[in-house]
Amino acid sequence: MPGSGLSRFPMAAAAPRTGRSMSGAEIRAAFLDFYEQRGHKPMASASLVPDDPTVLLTIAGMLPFKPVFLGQQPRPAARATSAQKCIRTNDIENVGRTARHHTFFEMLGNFSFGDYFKEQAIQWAWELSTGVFGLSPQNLVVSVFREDDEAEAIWRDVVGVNPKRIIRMDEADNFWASGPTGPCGPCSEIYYDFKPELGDDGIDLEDDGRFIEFYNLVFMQYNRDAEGTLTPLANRNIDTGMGLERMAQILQGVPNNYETDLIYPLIETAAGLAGVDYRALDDRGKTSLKVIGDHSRAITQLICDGVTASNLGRGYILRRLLRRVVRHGRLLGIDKPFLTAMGEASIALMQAAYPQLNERREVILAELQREEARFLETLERGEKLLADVLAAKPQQISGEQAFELYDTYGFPLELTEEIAEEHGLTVDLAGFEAAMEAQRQRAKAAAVSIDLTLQGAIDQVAAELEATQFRGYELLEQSSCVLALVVNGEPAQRAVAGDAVQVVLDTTPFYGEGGGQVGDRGVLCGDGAGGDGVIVAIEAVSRNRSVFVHSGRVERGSLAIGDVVHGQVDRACRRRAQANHTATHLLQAALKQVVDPGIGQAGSLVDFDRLRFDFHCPRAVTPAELQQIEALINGWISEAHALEVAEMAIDAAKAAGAVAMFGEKYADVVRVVDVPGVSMELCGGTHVANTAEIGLFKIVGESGVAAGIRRIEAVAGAAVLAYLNERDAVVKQLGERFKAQPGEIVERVVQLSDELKASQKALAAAREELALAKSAALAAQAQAVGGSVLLVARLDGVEGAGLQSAAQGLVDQLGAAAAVVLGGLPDPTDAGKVILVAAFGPDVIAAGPKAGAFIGGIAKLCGGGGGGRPNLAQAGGRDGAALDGALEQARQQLEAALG
RNA sequence: GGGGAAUUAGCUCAGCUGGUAGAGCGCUGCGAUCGCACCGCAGAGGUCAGGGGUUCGAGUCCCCUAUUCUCCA
Repeated sequence: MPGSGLSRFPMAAAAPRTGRSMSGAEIRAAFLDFYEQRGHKPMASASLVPDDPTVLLTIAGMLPFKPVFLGQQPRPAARATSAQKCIRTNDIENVGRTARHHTFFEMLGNFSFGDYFKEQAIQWAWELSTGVFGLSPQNLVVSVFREDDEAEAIWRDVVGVNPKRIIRMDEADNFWASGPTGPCGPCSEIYYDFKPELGDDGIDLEDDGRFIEFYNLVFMQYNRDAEGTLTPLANRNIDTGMGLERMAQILQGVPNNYETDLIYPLIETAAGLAGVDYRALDDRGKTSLKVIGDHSRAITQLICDGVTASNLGRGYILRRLLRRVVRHGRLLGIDKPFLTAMGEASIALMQAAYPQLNERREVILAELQREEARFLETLERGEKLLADVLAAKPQQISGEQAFELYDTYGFPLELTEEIAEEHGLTVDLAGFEAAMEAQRQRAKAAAVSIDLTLQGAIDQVAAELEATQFRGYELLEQSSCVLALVVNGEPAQRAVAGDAVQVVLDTTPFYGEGGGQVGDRGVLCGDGAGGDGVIVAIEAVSRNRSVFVHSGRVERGSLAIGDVVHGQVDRACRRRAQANHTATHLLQAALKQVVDPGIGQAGSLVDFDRLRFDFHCPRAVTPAELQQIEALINGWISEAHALEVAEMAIDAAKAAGAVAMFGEKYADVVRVVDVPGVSMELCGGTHVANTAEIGLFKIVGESGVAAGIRRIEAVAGAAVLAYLNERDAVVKQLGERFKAQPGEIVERVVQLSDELKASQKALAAAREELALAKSAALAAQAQAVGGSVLLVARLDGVEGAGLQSAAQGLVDQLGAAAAVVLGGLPDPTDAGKVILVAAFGPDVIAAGPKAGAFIGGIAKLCGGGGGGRPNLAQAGGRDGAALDGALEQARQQLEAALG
């Protein structure tokens, strides 16, 4: 690229670089080894889709441990270490423009849960940085929180860091909190100094040309309450993060994160596809390649973790990232689909650290291809719309127009600008921003807060209780103790007859809604608080964390905390749910066999009387395939397979081939439901003992839920009978109504509807013919008025359309000076509806009268109104008795106007 | 969760401030040709997504629902 200046050359690295030359994989391994040797349990990276429903994506290395830090979950070990994949999109505009912004990145971390604290964490961080990674102390600077004298003393006195290279920072940079209340504490960061020769005085850590922060140590030592008061925590924690890409940049001596071996191969792939040379490009071109490299990693990993492109939530983030890749590809001159190539390169690059990428290869590539094709369609449509705008030869593209293209049709603003520029036009960017802001305001104004008080009481109660022991796999009735009560949304000590109540027990035979299966129904009974016998009807059972909440109504007696009750699950309901649940497993197995082995579950519902299964599939399942699936499942049912349910370690289960669901968090020990030779899934639901118990399986519907997701609805077991009865009743009714045998109904209905259509058509034709015949006769009644020919007549039994064509026909016949007004009752037996039509020839219009206004005035006399074009107009009214008078009035008016 | 838009013939889409539902492609038949393509003529094919409302009259205006596209959080 001519004239691109300095960017052709690598950034001048002024100071001697220190540190070992290491690959990204070596850095990751060295970090984990270092802490494993120091008693940390190595943890696999959690999914990018977090368990925490309040967070869209895993945005930090500590996120999977957040419930542990907040005391909501037991710690997995006293010390842990992990390399966690993360995605952040808040600074997406900076990706590719700065040296180190990413969407996808890996965070190395070591964690202490109430174990070691500040001194140990600081010493290890230093030892790792200088010893393992070989960084020279001359290249390092540390920061501490303004008030954290303790940390400063450790760095200075224990580690021996030059006091001038210890910088105090404010809350904004060096104080961590997960929210307005809860655990929090000061941080300390380690920075790499690219230019130590500039000396130790006047160090400004904000200068990112000189410094790069690579290690952040969080000392969680306080709890902040609602008033903002800090109290020391009993169990102090350590949470740290080291950016893998940043350390790679430092150790590999490259000017930015994108040129490390963690990303650069993707830049080379994209450059190859575009036929360009990265080093020879200008900044804009380089930025595009960096964006493609960065985003390719992100979208590949997101899809791998089960995200599919959509218009909301994380699916939307995926879509946006993916479309940015396509756009930057086009900027570089790539004019054909290339995402699968980027996907393949990303998988190849990262599969050693994330083997799952290879397992999900087909799914990833298919999603990339689908979504890229969809975007190309969007672009094509947008280009067409923009061409229409440009065809009007505007001065400039208005903000509203650009915004409409963007907001309604998804056409990127940059492309609008680019195409406008080709036509020598600009885009009103301020107007665009204003329109965008207005959109945001609308969204904000419409957002309403949901009343969480009811949920709040249960949350509160559940948070204070131990996990409920679930015995429902073996037992359907059991005695247990009442631990908590919520009555009408308020925590209570006691509930009496008539109360809507939520009950928490220490152990329960009731299945709590989860894994798609509905909660059990049944009753709780016992002596009751008054000793007079209590009965509670249980209508739903849900789970709050691991606490089972039984919702129902007190039918009789009263109930208090501490009472012993006997819980009985409704056996019939449970049996039906079990049949439907096992049938769901068989359905998934059959889909894999008949449609595509790669089919993955996207949600399911197991109710008492039906089941619903959503799965990823780009096309509809054909009727033939549905039949095949049904036959296969009913075959398995009649073969009477005994189910084998076992608990085992998750790794063993996966090794055995059990199907796990993405986005689902599994404990270390999982339940495996095995229909030998047919299906094996990880599942916490309840199942039949033998497939024969299902009895029968019937698909009742197949439909699309969202792009790329199909839904099958089916019934199994006893519910099939209810379904058949309902259908049977319909067939019987139809048979009686049409006097036909069931097998002949379709034929009969087709025949009848054909006949109906034919006779309607014949009737319309006959009417038109009649109208024409009548109107031909009317022509003789025309009278000369001045230079015009006037015809006003009544014509009953003709619809509006026929009347219009009759009037028009008469004008054609009588010449350019003709004025024809026809009025009549379309149905001569109904005086409640009148139609009037006026047709004027060109000479009449020139003389003054316009058909539209004229007939409107006449129609008022019949209690109606109307209008139309000057040459032909139609009107209607409700008063048939006034018709003749109105026609007479029309004649007089026209005579006056034309005479 | 909140906006914007689309839904009309088998397909791609027109249809202006309400007034007789259209085009191109495809389909069928006939003509022309030794035959095919092209061409000419004729024809079939629509509960204007569904439901409610306003109006004398709704594809057109309003509300609800469904599906699809799209933006924001």
